[in-house]
Amino acid sequence: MASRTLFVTTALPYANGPFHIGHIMEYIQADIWVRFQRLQGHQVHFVGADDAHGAPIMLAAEKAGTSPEQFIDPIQKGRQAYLDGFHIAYDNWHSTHSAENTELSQDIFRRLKAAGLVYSKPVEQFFDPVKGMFLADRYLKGECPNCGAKDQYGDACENCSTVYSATELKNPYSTLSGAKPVLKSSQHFFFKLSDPKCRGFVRDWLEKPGRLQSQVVNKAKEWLDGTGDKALADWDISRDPPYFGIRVPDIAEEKYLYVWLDAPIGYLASLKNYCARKGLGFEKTLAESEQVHFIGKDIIYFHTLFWPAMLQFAGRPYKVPDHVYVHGFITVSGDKMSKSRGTGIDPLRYLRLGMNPEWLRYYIAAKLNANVEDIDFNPDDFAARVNSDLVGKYVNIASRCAVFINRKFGGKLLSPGAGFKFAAKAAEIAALYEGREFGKALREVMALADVANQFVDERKPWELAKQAGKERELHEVCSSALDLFRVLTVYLKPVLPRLAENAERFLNLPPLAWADAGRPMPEGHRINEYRHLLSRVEDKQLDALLAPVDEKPAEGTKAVDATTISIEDFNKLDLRVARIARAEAVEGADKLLRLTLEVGEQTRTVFAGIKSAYAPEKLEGRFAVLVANLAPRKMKFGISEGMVLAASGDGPGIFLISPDSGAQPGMRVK
RNA sequence: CGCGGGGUGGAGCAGUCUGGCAGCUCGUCGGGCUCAUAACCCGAAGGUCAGAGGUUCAAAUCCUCUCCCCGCAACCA
Repeated sequence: MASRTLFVTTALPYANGPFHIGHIMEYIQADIWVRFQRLQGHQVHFVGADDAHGAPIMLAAEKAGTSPEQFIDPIQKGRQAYLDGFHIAYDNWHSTHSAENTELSQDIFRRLKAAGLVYSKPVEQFFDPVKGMFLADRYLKGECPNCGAKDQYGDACENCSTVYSATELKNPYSTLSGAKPVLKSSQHFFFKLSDPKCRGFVRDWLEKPGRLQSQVVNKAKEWLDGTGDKALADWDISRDPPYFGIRVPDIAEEKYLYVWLDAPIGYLASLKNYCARKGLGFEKTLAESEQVHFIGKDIIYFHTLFWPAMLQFAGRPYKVPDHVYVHGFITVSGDKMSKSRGTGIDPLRYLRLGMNPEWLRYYIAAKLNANVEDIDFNPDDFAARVNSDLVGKYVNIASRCAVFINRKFGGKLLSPGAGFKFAAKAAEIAALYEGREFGKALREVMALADVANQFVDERKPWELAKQAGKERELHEVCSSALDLFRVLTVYLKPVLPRLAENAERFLNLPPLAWADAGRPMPEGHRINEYRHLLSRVEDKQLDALLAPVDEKPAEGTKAVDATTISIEDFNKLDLRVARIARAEAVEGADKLLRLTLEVGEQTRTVFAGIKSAYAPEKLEGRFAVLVANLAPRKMKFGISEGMVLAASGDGPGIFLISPDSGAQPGMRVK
């Protein structure tokens, strides 16, 4: 195969929080593919970057009492620990908030404008007079125009499912300030995706055989061919200040490029930054490379419609993506992982627990295929898979043979004589890796490992070792098996780079490439002492990994996710002294007590999960601390109107917080 | 009928395009081995392939309908 040059990216993570397991899955997928290409002798430029712009980061920074730049800084600094930890070998990690990205984004904007594909028109939108900013739908709530349900978002009603536009909401308010928004007009720039030449191009681009997965083509065409209110509209690519982003060039007025315009350009910015560091020409590198993007299914829209169109009509040196490879999401024990609920697997916790990153690489690879399908992380399956495949099958081959070679033959091998055709599988397995069918590739590899173990079992080296005159046969069997182990190491190397390195050291070989599959170790080759190559997954590690997230950050570890809150955050809590007027067991509830609380003049009903620690009659008359402004929660047994503060630790026991004597019901706690 | 993906032994999956004995790994049960990290090898049990109807000599596979799960549904990073 002729040598290829590839430019490979992964989706840019939004810089408002640390990586979660979903990010890591994508990076592992891309990294395996990249490592495979390199083992083939191809050249790969593999880059990533943080997506730093947009209103959410601006607002999060403001909330944290800091600037957007300062807000994203620790988050970006935290990235390397994840990448190193999981052996994800980017050539470069950059940011959309960079000189390169500003230059490239403004250049592309100018070129699109010159091509007649950018125009401006006034847009009427809700404006928050307190915040002094225009409000995206997600920051608007109000009453449903259809059923009158309160606190509905600006796009659709959760109660009656009516779809409407934000301007139809009754009594709208800004979720940022609570203020009543006013309609205000502003001039926006639009990218003319509806232009026939644009649509025609995108269609051709989509339909090129082998470029995209068929499911992705279907989905994209659905958008492209939409009619009526589903019709593909032009794309609003500018935002008014205040905004954290890149200025719209060549106009006096302060306007910014929409974050989704500059985000994918961050791929190119990262490449440009990398080229500068390496002394490579950016335009030349771009021109000679196949451009491949790995993304999740949530962002197909941007990567298959806007992105290729932008690049095409910006013209040289920009070029359209050769492939956009889409993967599904990862669930944990069947639950969708959620940033907000804090479920899922924290990758750093995984590493802190001393769990081997290659276990996860292997497990994810074993589950991945070329389709846009979700995969599930199942802890039992994880342990079974890793322990059985890697320890029981693959590593075991080396482990059970090395001892004879080292003890009886001074570490020297015979040339393998068993006549296995493991190397003949190289092309088939390579095709599977190339097509991102990692699960199938690994099944093939493990089938070979089974063959190797069966071979050892049949020839019984442990018996040969006891029989005089069988030394040569023993030597040959073990040499053959170790050579099979070597071939398997080549096949597993994209997934298990560190383990492969250790295996190479054991076998006393220079770094193996794919072509080495067919080059057996020569007669007389001396291997090193065998040491454990991989330990087993332990149940207690998985238990610790999946335990509820309540651990305090250990002393000295930096909390990447900025858990510090401001005094304003604290002041949002309305904590009140309350007198427990009545406490009673709840019929049918194992853990709950129904508390009737006196808070000044009013009374509240609160369900508290403290039945295990307190007898109801002992509580009556006691004082407690109530979170008075917690949203009421509908529970199976009624509505709970607040929360009572209590302390608890790792062990059993729940301890109500009580004010010192003298406090009166209704007093504010602060 | 909004769109896309999915439903196959206890778990995770392949097989569906191109119809031809329902397969793999783990788990369970029985046996073997003792070189190897309770690893390895051999064997067995376990599935009306979500449901209904149709086409066919033959259906997990093709067609129609139904049920269930997941995701998407621009102006949301």
